[in-house]
Amino acid sequence: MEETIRTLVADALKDSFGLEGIAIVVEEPKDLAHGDYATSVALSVSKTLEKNPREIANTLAALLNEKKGNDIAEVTVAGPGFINFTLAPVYFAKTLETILEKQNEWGSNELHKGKKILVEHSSPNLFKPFHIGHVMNNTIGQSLVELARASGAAVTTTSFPSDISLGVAKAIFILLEKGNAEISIDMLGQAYVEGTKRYDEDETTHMRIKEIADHLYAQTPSDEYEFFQACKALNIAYFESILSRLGSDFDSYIYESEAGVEGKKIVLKNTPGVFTESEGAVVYVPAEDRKDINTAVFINSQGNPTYEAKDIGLLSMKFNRYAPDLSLFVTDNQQVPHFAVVLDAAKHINDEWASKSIHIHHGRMSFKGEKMSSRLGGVPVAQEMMDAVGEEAAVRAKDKDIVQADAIAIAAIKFSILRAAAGKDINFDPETSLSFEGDSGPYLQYSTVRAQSILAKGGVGTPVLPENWTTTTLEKQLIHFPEVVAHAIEEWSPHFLVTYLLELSQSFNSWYGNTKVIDDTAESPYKLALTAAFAQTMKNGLKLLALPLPSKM
RNA sequence: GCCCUUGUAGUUAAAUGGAUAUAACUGCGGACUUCUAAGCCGUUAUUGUAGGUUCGAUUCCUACCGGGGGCACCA
Repeated sequence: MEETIRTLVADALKDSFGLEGIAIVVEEPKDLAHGDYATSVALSVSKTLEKNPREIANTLAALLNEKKGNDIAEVTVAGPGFINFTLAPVYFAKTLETILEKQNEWGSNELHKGKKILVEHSSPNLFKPFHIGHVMNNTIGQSLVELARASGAAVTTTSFPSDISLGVAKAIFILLEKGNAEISIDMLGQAYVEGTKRYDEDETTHMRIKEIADHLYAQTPSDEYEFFQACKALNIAYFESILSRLGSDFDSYIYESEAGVEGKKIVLKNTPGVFTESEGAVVYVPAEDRKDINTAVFINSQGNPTYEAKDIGLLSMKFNRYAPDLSLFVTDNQQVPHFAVVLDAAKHINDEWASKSIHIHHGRMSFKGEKMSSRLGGVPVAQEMMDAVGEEAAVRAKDKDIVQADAIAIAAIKFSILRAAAGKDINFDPETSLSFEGDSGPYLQYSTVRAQSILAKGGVGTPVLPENWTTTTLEKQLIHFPEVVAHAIEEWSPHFLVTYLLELSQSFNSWYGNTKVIDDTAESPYKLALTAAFAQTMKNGLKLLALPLPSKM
């Protein structure tokens, strides 16, 4: 419809003023009372035409009213010269039919059809707990994965676990010393802390830990390397259990240990050239005019690849393995300067590494509320937070179903992350941010479940427009779903979808509160179809946000 | 010091350069007793400050003020 209107306006501009090639902005008015679509084109061309915008709008509207067709009820002029389009009831009925036909395909598009998109997110630090920041990253990442899929692309997901460091060697040292037959995640965490302390205590321990680190880096067959592999497997299993609870998974992993080797090779190959030697290290010095990026060390003076070189290796591995047309990666915005340098260096090695990569960064989650932090002992570990929120959800749940309660808890957490525009810090106050009421994940779920419960009772109805039907706000909003999805994909911003689904739910709940859907009137089938279209749209929208949907609440 | 980023109701957030700045939470008040009350209805703004660009600025530009982050061998 947006396109149809654009074409109509373009033709009208040509016919009445002889204007061609004008960028025509067609948008959804903020206030639906103004119509279903609006264009401000009369305002923007008023200068070129040297005419009053209102006059131009009137001329265009007169012409548009002649050519509007059956789907548009009327074209009017308002304010300083906006041209508003009000759609005909029959158009909404047709849209309901489309929704019910397309089902899960409703809303998806072909923006990236035929392309390969690689998404990297959630990259954990193995041997360290998966904390709330990782949940944030995973939530945004998983939604981007769903959005990429809805754009018609072939999507591959990967994660970049940090599996090796001196810290890991410290933990391995402690665990080997204790000689436990069974190891657990908790023990790994404790060993990490204990090893850090012991490392600085005496020289023998110090040397031994360094030796372990060397063996791990070089993959030397040894007790410690074997043990390290076992610990790594345990960590991955832990990571994957959390992922599955969050409703996410990966096609592959690229480990930091692999990327380091690859990155070092590439950096050395491009030194001198892209990189330069300085004080025994290999560094990248950005061009003079790039004041926004700093010089960075890629290989340190001991000859080991730094984080920067590892990311060069990662880029190389991503593009060699998957040849993506678009490579998205998600990190927190603390790393923005780091990736600015890495990508700037990368474009001199292989231009597409930089041109096809999109860095999506999110803010950090800070804790404000007393309740949750004290409950978690000040450590925002993901699993414990999910458990705590899950308990709260279970208290409210009617049938105390654990699985359903967890779905509600996960939605509450994810919603609080996705509702904000990515890139901004989230002041995470469990008392307010993490809500089960009002603008919240559970609100979206509840609205959907409620609609589905009506459908279970009354069937999906038929989208045949009844006599004298007054178009509702709900119908007016439903038709915009595909545009919102497209917008979210273009901007890689799930929050547009969150805002839309909230408004849609509000309309539904408001309508529901004042209407009886299942009744004896001739309108009942249409009202059921409207309910079904709402439920379908919500279901598709929640899928795009990777929010779970319980069967009842 | 340099660079990046951010500033909207008491609070948490929204708003491709467009019309009366949108919601929720909190507080107060209300309706129904009919398909799920995690619901519905009613009740709050000098968009940090000062300029500029524009027919039109929360949005773009400049300066200042306040948060957050980065700036050579951590990730």
